[in-house]
Amino acid sequence: MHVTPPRIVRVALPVPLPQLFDYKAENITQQDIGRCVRVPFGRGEKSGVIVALPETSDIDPRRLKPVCHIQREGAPLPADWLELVAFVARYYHAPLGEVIALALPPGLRQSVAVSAEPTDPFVDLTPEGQAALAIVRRDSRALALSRELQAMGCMRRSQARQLPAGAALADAQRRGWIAPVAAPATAVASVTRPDLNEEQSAAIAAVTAAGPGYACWLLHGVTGSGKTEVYLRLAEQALQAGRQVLMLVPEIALTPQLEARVARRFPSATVVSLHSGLAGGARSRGFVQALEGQAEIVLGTRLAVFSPMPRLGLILVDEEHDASYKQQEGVRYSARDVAVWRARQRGVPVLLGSATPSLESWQHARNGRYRMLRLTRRAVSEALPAMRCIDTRRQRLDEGISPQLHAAIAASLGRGEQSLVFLNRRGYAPVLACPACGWVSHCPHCSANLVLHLADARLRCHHCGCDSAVPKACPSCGNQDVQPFGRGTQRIEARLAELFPQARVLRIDRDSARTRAQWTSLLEKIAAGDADILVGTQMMAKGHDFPQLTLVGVIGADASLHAADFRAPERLFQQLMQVGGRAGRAHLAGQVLIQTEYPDHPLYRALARHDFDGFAARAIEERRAAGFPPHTFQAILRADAPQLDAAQQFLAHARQLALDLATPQLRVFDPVPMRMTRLARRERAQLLVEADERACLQGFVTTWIDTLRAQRTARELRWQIDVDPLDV
DNA sequence: AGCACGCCGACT
DNA sequence: GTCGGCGTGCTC
Repeated sequence: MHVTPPRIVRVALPVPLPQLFDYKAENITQQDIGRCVRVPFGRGEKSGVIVALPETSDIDPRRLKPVCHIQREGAPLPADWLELVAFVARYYHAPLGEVIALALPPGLRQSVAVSAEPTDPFVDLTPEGQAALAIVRRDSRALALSRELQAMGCMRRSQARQLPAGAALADAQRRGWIAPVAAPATAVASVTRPDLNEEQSAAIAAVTAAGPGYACWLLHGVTGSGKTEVYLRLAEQALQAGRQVLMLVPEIALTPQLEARVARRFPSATVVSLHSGLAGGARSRGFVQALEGQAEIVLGTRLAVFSPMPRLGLILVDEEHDASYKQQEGVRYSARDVAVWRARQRGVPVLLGSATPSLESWQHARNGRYRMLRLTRRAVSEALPAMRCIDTRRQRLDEGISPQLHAAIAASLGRGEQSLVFLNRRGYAPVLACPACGWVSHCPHCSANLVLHLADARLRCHHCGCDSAVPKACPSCGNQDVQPFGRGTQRIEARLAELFPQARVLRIDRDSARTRAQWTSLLEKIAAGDADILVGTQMMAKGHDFPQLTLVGVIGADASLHAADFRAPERLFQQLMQVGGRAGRAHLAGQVLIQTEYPDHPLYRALARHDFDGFAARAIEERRAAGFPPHTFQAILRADAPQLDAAQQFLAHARQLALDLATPQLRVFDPVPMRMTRLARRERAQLLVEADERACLQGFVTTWIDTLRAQRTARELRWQIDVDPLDV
C-alpha cells in the first residue's frame, strides 16, 4: 500500500497564544484541513483544528511532535468556517486558537465524535392525555405541560422540554399523556399563517426581488408591527429553496418563545437552538447538525453566528441594536457585525430587525450600504401607546411618584388593567449614608457604592457582587441614624404597596427573577392576571407580551440624559421605546408617562411623536459634530492592575509606541482611568485610538498590538484591545 | 491559559 | 530535615 511521507499539519489550539502549532502527521490530504485533531501539548494533550498543511515549518523539524489522533468521522469544518474564524481573529485582534475555542462547542473540542442525529422525536398529546385534560382535577406540572402541548400542537421533544412546564415531560410520558409520534406530514406551506399587511408584503417582496445574493437589509419596524412574521416568511422561502437559515436573538430568555413559534411554523423542519446556557452535549449536537446540513434552522444567541452551515441561505438578526450581541470579555466580537460579514462572504441576504435600530445600522441604511425596510403600523393593536412627559420640576413627589402617575395607576387599577413602573435601579436604595459625618456605603473593591437591599438586609455591590450586613449604626461615627438615599425597585415596590393596599404589587428585576424558574413563574403570574402593579427594570423592556398591561410609568430616566457615555441617549431612547411597546398590545389602548425635569428635551419630544427617525437624525448630527461613531472608528486599549499607576504606565508606553507607528489620519488620545476605575480589587485605565476610515484603524491596530504582545509586561498587568467598543 | 521548574518559610 | 508558597518560562 502506498503511504505518503509525513507532512506538517498546522493546528489551531484553544490557548490564548497568538500563534499556531505545527505537528507531524502521516497520510494527510487536503481533505484533512478543518478536521479536529488531538495533539501532545506541553505535558498533556489538547484538541484543536487543522487549519493548513504548510510545506515547511519555522520550527526545527526535530522538535515537531506527531499528532495523536485525527478525527475523521463526520464532515470537517468547511473552508468558509475557517475563513470566518480567521476573520474574527484578525478583525478583533484575538489569537486564532482563542476564537476557535469560542466558536467550537466545548464537547467537540474533546475530540470524540458527536453524532448529529440524536433521538429527538416529535411528541404530542395522546388520547389519554386529552382525556386527562378533561377529567383530572388535581393540577400538576405534567397536566400543565399537556395543556401547553394541546395549545401549541405537536412539536419536537427538545422543544417541549423548553416550554414553561417542560420539566414535567418525563412525568407526562410516564403517565401516558404525552408520547412520541411520527413526524407530521405537514409541508412548510400548509401551516396556517397570519395574513400580511401591505408593509409586510412589501418588505418581503423587496427582499425576494433582490434575489439570493448578498444584501444587508435593515428592517425598521415599530413594536408590534410583525417583524417576526417577516422573518418567518423569508425563512420559509429559504427552506423551500433547500437552504439553511441562521437566526440570531439577543438573549437566552427570548429563545424558548421564539423557538416554539418557529417550530410550530415549520413542524417538519429541524430547528436547532444554540446558546451558552445549553449543556455541552446539546450544543455539540446542534453544532454538528448545522455542520452536516440536517439543521434547517439554527436559532441562537451571539455564539450561534459561528455555526457552520453548508447550505446557508439567509441570516436574520433580531433586535439588532441589542448590546448583548457584543461580547464584553475575551474576544470582544459583535455577532451582528460578524453576521453581516458572513452574509457577504457567503453571498446571502442578511436582515437586521429592530424597532429602534442602532445608529450604526441606521446610518448605513441612510447612506445606501444597507437597504431600509419599514413597518410603521402595528399589526395587532390599532394605535401606538400615547407617550407623555410629566413635568416633575414643581411637584411634590411621593417617594418619587408624581400625583399624575399615582392617579393613572389608580385609574388603571379601577379598570382592572395592569400598570408597570419602570426604573433602572435594583435594590431598595442606591446608597446608605450617615447624615452626621458624611459616611457613605462604599464598596471596598470597586469605585461604586454599595446598594441597600432591604429585602434580605444586605449591602451589595452591583459590580463585584460583594455583600455585607447592613450596619445598625454609622461605622465611622457611631450615629444610630444612617439613612438610605435614592430609590430602587424594592423601595418603589414597598411604597406602591402602601399607596394601593388593595393591589397586588409584583417586582421583576434581577433579584426577584434570579433563576429561570423564578422568571417563568413571574411571567406566568403576570399573564394569569395575578398582579396589578409591576415594578421592573430593563428586564421588562425585552420581548415579552403582557396583554393586560396598559400603563407604563417611567421613573428616573433623566439620569441617562446627561450621562458621560455618548451612547447613553441612544440607549435611553431604545429602552423607553421598547418598554413603551409593552403597553397596550392587545386590544387595550396603552399610555406611557415619563417623569422628567426636562419635558421639552428633544429626546422626549421625539419619543412622544414615536419619531425614531427624528431622534436618530439629530443624534447622528450631534455625533458628527463631536466626531463620534458611526462617523469615526474606534478601538480601545484597556489595562488593569492592582494599582492604577501600573495600568497608566503601560498605557503611556503604548501611547508612545502608537505615536511612533501612527499615520497622520490616526488620532491617539491620552490614557485615562476608566469611569469605574476600581472593579473587584483591580484598577483600570484605557486609551482610545480613532480614525475616519476603518481600514486605517485596522492596519494600525494590527502592528500596534503585535508589537505590544511581543514585549514583556509586568505579571500583575493585564491588557486587552476592544475594536468597535460599545462603552467608551 | 495551564503547568512545570525553582528557590525560601513553618511543620512532622 | 521536608511540604509548599507563587515568581518565571514554555508549549510545535
